[in-house]
Amino acid sequence: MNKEENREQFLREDTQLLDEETLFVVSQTFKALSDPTRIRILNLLCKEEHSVNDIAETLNLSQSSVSHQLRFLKNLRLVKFRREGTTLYYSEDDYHVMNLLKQAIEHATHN
Amino acid sequence: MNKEENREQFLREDTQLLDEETLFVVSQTFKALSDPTRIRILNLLCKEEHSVNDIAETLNLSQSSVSHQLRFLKNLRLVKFRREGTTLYYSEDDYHVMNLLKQAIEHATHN
DNA sequence: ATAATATATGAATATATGCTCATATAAGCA
DNA sequence: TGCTTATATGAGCATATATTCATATATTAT
Repeated sequence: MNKEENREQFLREDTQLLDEETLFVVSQTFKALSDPTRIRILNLLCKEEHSVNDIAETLNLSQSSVSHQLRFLKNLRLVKFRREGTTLYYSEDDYHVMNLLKQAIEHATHN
Repeated sequence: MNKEENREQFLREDTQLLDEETLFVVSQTFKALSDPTRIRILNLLCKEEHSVNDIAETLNLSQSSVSHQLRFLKNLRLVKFRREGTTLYYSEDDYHVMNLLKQAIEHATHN
């Protein structure tokens, strides 16, 4: 760590400012949880695994829309899937983020 | 509650689907936390109150941008303010949401 | 190999979002 | 009242986002 970085590090620790990477990770995480469609999908998957078509039918969404959102969630490693023939069963893959969602839902419904 | 609503309620409880209002509140909450600028502002305010200009200078943002974001956060009742002359001191106003943010930051920095 | 089923993907579009610039408002003070 | 300081606000713009439509890919069965 050079002098410049050292000073930046010092300033951050002193002022409690957030570094770029933390900022990016945190904002991405909450962005994933900020869309009603993704919330509905994650709320389904936090109970049990579901196929893409199953999710689409249950939530009245197009197959394409669900697939796009699942790709988004998969890229953030919030969901994973297992294959069974031509069917892909998706399930949650991040206990911590699911916990944030559950807390928010709990808070929203209990008031 | 009429027959139709009763059936919808039953379906929701049965399938654990989320109602429109919950969906709206939860998504709005996470949307507030999904922008880097708002995260930085809230991260400042969760430690102590700050004036608008103070926030702008500390975070290297324009006064206008900070004011716009504070209005957003104030509308969601995530922050409040007190006046002292021409200066407005903003501070956090939602323990629960701040807690969600702290958890996410904690998780992001400890991995 | 062909058909059927399940899912993924890319382009296009409409809407949402965040920032800047200019200006308005509001309080305190000479 | 005018002047200064602090903050708010509206319009405009550039970018991001979510959905749809059409089509591609992948697996299984015949």
